[in-house]
Amino acid sequence: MFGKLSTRLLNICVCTFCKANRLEKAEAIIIDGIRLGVLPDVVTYNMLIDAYCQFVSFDAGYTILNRMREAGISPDVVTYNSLIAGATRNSLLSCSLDLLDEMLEMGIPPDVWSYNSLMHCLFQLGKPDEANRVFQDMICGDLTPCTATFNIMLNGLCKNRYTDNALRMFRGLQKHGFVPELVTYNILIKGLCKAGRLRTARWILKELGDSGHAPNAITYTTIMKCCFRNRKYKLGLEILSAMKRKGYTFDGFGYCTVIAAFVKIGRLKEATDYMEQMVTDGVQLDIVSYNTLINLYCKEGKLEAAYLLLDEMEKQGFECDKYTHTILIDGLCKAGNIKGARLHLEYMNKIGFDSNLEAYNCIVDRLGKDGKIDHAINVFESMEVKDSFTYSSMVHNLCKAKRLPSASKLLLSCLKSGVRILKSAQKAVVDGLRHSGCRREAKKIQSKIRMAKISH
DNA sequence: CTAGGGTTAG
Repeated sequence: MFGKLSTRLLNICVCTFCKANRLEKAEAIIIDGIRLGVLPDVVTYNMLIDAYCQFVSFDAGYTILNRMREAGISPDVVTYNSLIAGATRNSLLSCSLDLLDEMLEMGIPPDVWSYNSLMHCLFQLGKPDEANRVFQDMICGDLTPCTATFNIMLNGLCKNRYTDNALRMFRGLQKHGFVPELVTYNILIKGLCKAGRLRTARWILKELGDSGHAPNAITYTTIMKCCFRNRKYKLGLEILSAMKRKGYTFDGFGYCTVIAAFVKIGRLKEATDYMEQMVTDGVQLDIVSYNTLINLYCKEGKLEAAYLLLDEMEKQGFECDKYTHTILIDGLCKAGNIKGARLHLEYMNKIGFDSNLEAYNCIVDRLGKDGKIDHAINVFESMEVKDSFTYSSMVHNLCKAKRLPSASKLLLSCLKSGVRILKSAQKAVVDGLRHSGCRREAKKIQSKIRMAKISH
């Protein structure tokens, strides 16, 4: 009896540290517990798995599975669900499916959450149809969807640009007596904000108020970010004040939103002010806040300060992620150190980052802007993966370098294959052709642009 | 213990 109670206490402590990404603390407490005769149970290991998957890597989480087996504890359905969720976060779909097989082999029947995680994974990988099929399977089978299932559906639909379907599903569920949770409202508000449908978002916000739920930090942050995106800075900052009054700025979310927004539009002084406020408020910095601040220093051209902060970050036990690397590479580019940027990119490859598209995009764009168009073309051609950003930037810079034939050729091939090109880049090609006397060519491109608009 | 908010490049 006493032993059971102690393990529950242990789990409460481990949970707190895991959620705060203090894994070494969590591990230390487990060791202390064992020394006092309080043994970790399946819940303890499940929490560790979730935390390692979230803050370190999927593999690190998976290693815990072996550790718990060695300790004589059998994994349960939550163990596998956490691992599936962990694989999901790392976009490892086949891994999620393998885990599902593995649990079946082990005689652990999947539950609602296994399917929830799988659905979530499919939505994240941009496969809404397959996610929907899992949902249908679930309804047809013995499993009853829970509120989280609906939240995952709504979120997935929104993230895959099916905002209308999400809204319709929400209304349908309400008709069937489904009582939305605060999370549900937050998901819908986020989706609507992202789709630029502010009026509907505000309407849902009003419904949230009428429902008896109080908006939380997540609701505020979402709305605030939406304000900034729509250049309503004053309103956004008012929301930040409201958050502060309610005591919701204990973490970096609100501050990072504000700082990043100001950095983006070049209002660095204000960004710095909010950075200082964040520090004064004693906000525990995590990887995202560090990234935000490093980005601020890079944009100010204070590379030294950026690298000092990077050191501090690593001393705190955080590892650079994709964002950190991209921010630094862009910082190096902006400072004119293309060679350093390329070296950093090589380093990224070496330490096993599978996707560094954003970093490549930074380099290509910066080379073009600096007038090194041939160099930019070289890097562009060496890229295995490209996106609309890459092409837009390249089209822009080719125009700038007066390489109009190449620019129009690239634009045309994008129009043909349905790659979205920034309007301003399209305009640059048409204007460029006109100014250099190729009016017929310009007309031709224009009509192709119009045709593409109709067919896509 | 598992879903929802914040960070990068035109």
